[in-house]
Amino acid sequence: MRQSQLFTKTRKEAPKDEVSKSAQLLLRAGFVAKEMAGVYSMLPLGLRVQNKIVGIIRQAMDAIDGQEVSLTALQDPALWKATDRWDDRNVDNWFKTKLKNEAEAGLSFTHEEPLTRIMKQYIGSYRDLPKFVYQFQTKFRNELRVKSGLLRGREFLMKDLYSFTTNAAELDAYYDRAAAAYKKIYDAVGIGKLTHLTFASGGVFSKFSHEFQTLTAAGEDTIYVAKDKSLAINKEVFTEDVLRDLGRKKDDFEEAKSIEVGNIFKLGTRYSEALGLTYADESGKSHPVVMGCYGIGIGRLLATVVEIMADEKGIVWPAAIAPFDFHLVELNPTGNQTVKKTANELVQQLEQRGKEVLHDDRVDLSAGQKFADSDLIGIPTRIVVSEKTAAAGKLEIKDRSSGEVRYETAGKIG
RNA sequence: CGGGGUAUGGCGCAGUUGGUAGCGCGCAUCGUUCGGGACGAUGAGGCCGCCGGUUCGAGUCCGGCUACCCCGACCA
Repeated sequence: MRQSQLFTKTRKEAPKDEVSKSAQLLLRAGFVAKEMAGVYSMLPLGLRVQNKIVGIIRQAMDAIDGQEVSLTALQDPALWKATDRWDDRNVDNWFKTKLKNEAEAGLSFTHEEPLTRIMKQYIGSYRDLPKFVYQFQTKFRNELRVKSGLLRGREFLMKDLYSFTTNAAELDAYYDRAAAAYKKIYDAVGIGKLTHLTFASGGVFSKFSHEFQTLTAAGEDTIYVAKDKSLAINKEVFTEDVLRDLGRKKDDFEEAKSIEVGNIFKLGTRYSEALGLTYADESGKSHPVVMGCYGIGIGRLLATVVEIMADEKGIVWPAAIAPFDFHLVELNPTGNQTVKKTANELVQQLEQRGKEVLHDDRVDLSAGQKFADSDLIGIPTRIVVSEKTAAAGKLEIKDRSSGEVRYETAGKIG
């Protein structure tokens, strides 16, 4: 893509009402636009990153037998009344609205109920189980207070997977598979080393749920991480009882701030019983389906990566989710034809090999501005083509993360 | 929802005892520059968050509202 055609631009200063580092950088670099508090639109660069993250997660969910769907955002109150989750006293973050005929409707904040109702049409026997269903869908949560830019918003894209199994053992086995898949996702997006599987409060069905917590001072959660890194415990359940259960001592842990980038939860039969999702076993006897849910907030994950990887010059994207593979910076104020030709041919050559290139072909900009933009946008590899490189017969390659510079002939790139 | 703060051009900000709204960045045109956010000249761009009040006169004083940010509470 030619940068001269990109409708977004960078800016030197962040809007003053944005304090979060990740949001400031994403706004300055033109990845997102703020619609209102806690609500952000994805612009071309941001959407590219989001799509890469979605791709990584989709692959991981498919690998654990997930089947992708897309459920609706508009929700039927009757369904939620059946599980006692419509009343504001029980769920206080609904966005509720009215249809023209005065009937109520809600904007989905999660999808256990609608999916469970759908599954009732298809699950009747143990032979139909297990099943695993996921989606990427916008969630709406009417938070009392949003904060930290994209880290805690009112509208956000979420991957949520729901497991439908016959019994607790089958759920446990899948739960572990999901946890392993999540681990791979965080590794792939570059925050694996900082992300800890964390014991958190559970429900009636299981004592704990598990969160994936990424260590950073920008986090709003407090967790206790074992000094040997073997496990972590959310502050909300860091009690003597729990420590005894886990066979640990308080001294083994250190307190840390973190961002919750994922949550897996054993639902048990809470929703299947309330909504009548049952299956017949081999003897024909009926049982409620045992469920689990597994969520990842895409925008929050994206912002977390920015928060952690950025340096003083701007964003530093891990290769797997960068908006482009290469940022080709053409320094060509005089319109030198050899330089132009070299740049255009290089783009062609890289794209033919399946690489994505942002070609900064803008004229009338100083080298300094182009470099500053490149650093801010944070594409992993910067290639400079200029009269200088043309004269040397080599291209200048700079790694955004390490700052290392090397010189290569065109054929050796990519 | 409790507490604190902010609101002036696209962005960042100044605006004194109330007296015709200013600076930097960005933008447009021209010229000079040309490898780390260059320089000069000229120019465009404002319901000063909204509503009401005081006053001859309000960006400025008073009242109300809204939005945004921060802290706290909340976050199956």
